[in-house]
Amino acid sequence: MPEGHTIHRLARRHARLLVGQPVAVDSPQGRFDDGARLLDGRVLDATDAWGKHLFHRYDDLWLHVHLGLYGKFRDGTRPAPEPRGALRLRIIGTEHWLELRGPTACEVMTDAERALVLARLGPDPLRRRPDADAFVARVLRSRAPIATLLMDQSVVAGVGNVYRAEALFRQRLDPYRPGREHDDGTLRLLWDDLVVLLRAGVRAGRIVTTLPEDRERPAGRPRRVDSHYVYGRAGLPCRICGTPVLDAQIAARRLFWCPVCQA
DNA sequence: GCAAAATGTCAAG
DNA sequence: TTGACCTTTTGCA
Repeated sequence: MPEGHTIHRLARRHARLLVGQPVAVDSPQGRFDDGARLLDGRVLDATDAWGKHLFHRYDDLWLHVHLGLYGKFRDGTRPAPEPRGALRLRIIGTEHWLELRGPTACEVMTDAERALVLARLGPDPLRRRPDADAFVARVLRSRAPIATLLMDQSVVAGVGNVYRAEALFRQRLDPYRPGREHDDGTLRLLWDDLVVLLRAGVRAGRIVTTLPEDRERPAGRPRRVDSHYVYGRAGLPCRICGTPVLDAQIAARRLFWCPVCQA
């Protein structure tokens, strides 16, 4: 499911499967009929990702997709399966097909419109030259709790609820401490860790934030239950100190943290 | 068979 | 801060 690593992975995959090919585009569900008509028959020139936003470039038009909480892509080798369920978008290339369901955004846009989307986004740890300065400056400008700032896409683009909880734990940061009360050096370490974690997520195709020595079964590939320090572990003992992990509702999202390690 | 939850965002108040 | 929205999966009857 979709934090920044998922989107960057999709951008690369879509490029590999479809770039350079004319594609057939439709919307079996009907909710993207107008957009599909604009793209149908064009050649996919390139793909790109910034934070949780995915873009396909078709000559002078962009396809913009935001998966939101539930959106999902599937792909495969032709022939494409019969459409089933609420299928927003289908793209069929020379050899491969894509299916998109449940996105928050699926729209066709111009260069100018795309620029407006990007203007609202902060630095993305997964871009080629990660911009630590921009991140630090934005955090230091705010009174809001660091846990809130990490979910603000204009502060850092691509971090979601899992990476937020895990990065704060790994850096032993109190989620409620206001952004501006942090040291410059502390924030740089946090940013560097986000770069490491998100890149690992792109490579693995899932979020694994635990060090081998902190897993219940250190050897071998981490099991699902071993992948996180605090996310989804409310009430379970902290992997480091044994204190029960706490959770709280913050702006309609669940935050997980260890009250001792992150005091 | 139905309710709840899920790695997200926006607009209204 | 709350509710609305996109869809599927899971868990409980």
